[in-house]
Amino acid sequence: MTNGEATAPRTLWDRSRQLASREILEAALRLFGEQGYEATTVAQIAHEAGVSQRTLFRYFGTKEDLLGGDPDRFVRALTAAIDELPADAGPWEALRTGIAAALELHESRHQALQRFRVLYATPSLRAGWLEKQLRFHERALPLIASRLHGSPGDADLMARAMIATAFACLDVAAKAWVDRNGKGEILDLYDRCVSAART
Amino acid sequence: MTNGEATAPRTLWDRSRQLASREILEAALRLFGEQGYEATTVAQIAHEAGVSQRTLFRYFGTKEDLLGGDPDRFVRALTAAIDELPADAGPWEALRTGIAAALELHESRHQALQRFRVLYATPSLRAGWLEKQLRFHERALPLIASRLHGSPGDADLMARAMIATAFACLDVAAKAWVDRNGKGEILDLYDRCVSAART
DNA sequence: CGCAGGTTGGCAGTGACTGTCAGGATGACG
DNA sequence: CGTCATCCTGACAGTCACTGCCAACCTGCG
Repeated sequence: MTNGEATAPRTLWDRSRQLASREILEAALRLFGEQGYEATTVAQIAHEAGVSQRTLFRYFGTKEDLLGGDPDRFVRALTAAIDELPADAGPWEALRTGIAAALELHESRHQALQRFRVLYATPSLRAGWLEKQLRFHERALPLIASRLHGSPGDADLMARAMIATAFACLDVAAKAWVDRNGKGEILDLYDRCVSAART
Repeated sequence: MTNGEATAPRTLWDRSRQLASREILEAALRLFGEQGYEATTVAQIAHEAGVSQRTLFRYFGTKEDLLGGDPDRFVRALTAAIDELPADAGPWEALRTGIAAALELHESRHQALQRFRVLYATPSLRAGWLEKQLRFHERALPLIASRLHGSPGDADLMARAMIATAFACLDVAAKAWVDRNGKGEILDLYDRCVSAART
């Protein structure tokens, strides 16, 4: 819930930048919720936010980015959380900690639910989301591989398998959370998914 | 390697249909391999295959479909293989059997490698592929859930977690297979991934 | 031969996205 | 306070995937 960066905007530019960004995001989320993702055109969002289409694309490179936000923030939170763990923490514990940290980035429970709802209601969006997760996989790879103690030749493959499994479970858990209208905790569902996968 | 349907084309229409489909596919795969997926335009493929762009889209609904082929065939092979299993086969064995059957659908080892290479070289394609896998998940759900014996309230969540894990492992395995230039068997890599995930 | 039904190609249009460029607002400096 | 470099913005044209529509066409069948 608490997002880490409270960067005080010094210049007027930064301030209006932030303002525009926020207004675009709000308009987008509202329209997506009202009429669905596909039925909402970028032109419409830009008009509602009071900016030109070109400017919208300067802030958010693609229409998908209007939902996902900045992926780098997630990567940073995830890797930072894992880095702080003691060296003897196992790979599964590390993954769980990183995912928990990434989930904390949502501004509010309500906004998280709103986002996930649109996400799981639109197949193409979900695909884009999965693609973004692949970048997390790459970044997490060295952090997880170093916590394995088996044969070093298989370390890369094993680490990849574990990471992929963890994020697959996260996906299932988030979807289940949406299906239950945000009742309960995603992390609890995640734990149950992982334990089921490792049975 | 052996694809099940040897439907003898009765009418001339069916025959030319099949021919056109094959030529389009060949041109697409060749161009994708030569210049990459994104750099290849649909207009170029249509021109090389000697059909209009409009016709190409009638055969393959989207540019992505030129690589993935008909997803229903995979679903059918997967579910059929699982259905033939005895009732006391566990969920993991069922998933492995289904995935093995789906992998058998590739015409040749070489074409499979060619396809996977393009797939893993293009992020957006990989995303679409993952999205198609989600349809497999849905179809496989009842077949797997029925093989669980734990608390029935959690059966849905557990089954989803297992399915998602299996396909995540398949993805990792296929990528590893491409990275090794098609050396070895995907299924072996898959087994190693699953055993790593369940450690 | 002629007809019904499926097939094809062209054409215009939509929507996401990009390059470019002139013009306006802003900040730094004298 | 004036000047100039810097950044930001909107507008326009263009590309590419994809769709609806329609006229022309071919095939199979009576």
